[in-house]
Amino acid sequence: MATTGERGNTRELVLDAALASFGTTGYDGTSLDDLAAGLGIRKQTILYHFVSKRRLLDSVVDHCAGELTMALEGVLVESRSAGRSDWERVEGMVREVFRLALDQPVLLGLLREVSRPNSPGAVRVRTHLEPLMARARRWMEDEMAAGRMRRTDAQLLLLSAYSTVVGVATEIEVLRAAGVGPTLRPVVQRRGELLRFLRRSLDPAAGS
Amino acid sequence: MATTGERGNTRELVLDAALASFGTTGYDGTSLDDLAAGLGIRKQTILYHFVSKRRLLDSVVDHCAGELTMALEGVLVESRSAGRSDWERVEGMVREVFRLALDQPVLLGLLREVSRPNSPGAVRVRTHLEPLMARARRWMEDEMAAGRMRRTDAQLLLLSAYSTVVGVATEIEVLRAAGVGPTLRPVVQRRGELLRFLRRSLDPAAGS
DNA sequence: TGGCCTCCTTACCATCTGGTAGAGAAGGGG
DNA sequence: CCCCTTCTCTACCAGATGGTAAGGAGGCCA
Repeated sequence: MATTGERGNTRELVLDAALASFGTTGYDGTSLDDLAAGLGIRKQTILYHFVSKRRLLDSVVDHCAGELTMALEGVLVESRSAGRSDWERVEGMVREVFRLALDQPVLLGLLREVSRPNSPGAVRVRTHLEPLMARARRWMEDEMAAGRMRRTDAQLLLLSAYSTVVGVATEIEVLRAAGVGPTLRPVVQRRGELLRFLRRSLDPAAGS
Repeated sequence: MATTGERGNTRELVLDAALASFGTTGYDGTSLDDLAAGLGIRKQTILYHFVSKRRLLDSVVDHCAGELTMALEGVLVESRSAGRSDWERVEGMVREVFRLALDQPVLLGLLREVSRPNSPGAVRVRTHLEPLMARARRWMEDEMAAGRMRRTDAQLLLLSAYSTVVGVATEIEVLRAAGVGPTLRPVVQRRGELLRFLRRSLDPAAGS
């Protein structure tokens, strides 16, 4: 099946390297030749697996979106089986997203690159996020109707949370560029603000 | 001095178009040919005025930094002559920055592009920002020593404020990409949070 | 053995990139 | 009048880019 000792992991290696490059250097700033050279392979090997640069970006986005979805799904299942309240479930999701962001900073780079208007990957990432957002929105609206959540504009709330996360992505990089070592503090602070904001908006047991 | 009816404003036109292009498409994604075509001129005209693409970016950064500095200087002078307190002065600066950001969204695009680590313009923007930051820091530390401001880590505070602004830049673009019309609300909210944070940290007359 | 499939390679290409060289047009000043 | 300066143009280039075509190596199955 494979000629060398390594199996079909070339695809994965390319995916990882591409994620890193797209996230740091950007899509336009990434050359397939350099990418291949960094892996000790030829550019055509990349094109064999991913057909075109554009579709490589799509694959990277798909891969990351899959990881994110699976992670969130895990939190959801776990918190459901633990019988947590709506608010605790929301909090768990937010914490998971921030955990992912801190664990794999490259994800933030990609998100930032791809969330730029007119970015080649913008449409792709949207097709992944829209179902997630729609699902979250439906769920929130159901809970609101059932009186387990405060009434509020679910759509706007989700967008606000999303944009906060993307904003944090940029902040982290800026702080890192400014030479601030442990960037943890501002991030935790942001997370706290977001959680307070969400709690105020959603938790029926919260004050104000 | 000039051949056509238009005077020596070609330079300014290029500067504006380049700002827009760098801010939206990014540095790597901007081609001098396209830039020139959009202005109805030839690429070589751009190179005549700015020597190289890299130096064009530098010029754009310089131009924007100049505008920012002047605007802030104006607020400073105005609030000084009005005999405002330290805290009011800080608040005025913050409001001015946000006003600029909302007035000229392209600035945010550039800031975001240029604040990426390894970006060609990163060093340039840093040479502009570092004196500003250093000056603000010295001033704050003086005021703290004089007891007119609460004691806190001035450097960290400034970085936090800066990263917030950059983060907002991204947020605005994300929201716009998501099709949210009046992006004003989240921005005002962010500004409120930043101001509260600063007030808590600096204003001796503030609670907590 | 021989054909097929997977994977990676070399060879090559059209296009676009930023950048150079130099000519031409027009106003200003002597 | 001519020269000099300022500005924009045409012509051109070397290198890099994404992408195509085709071949070779090895495992698999008959």
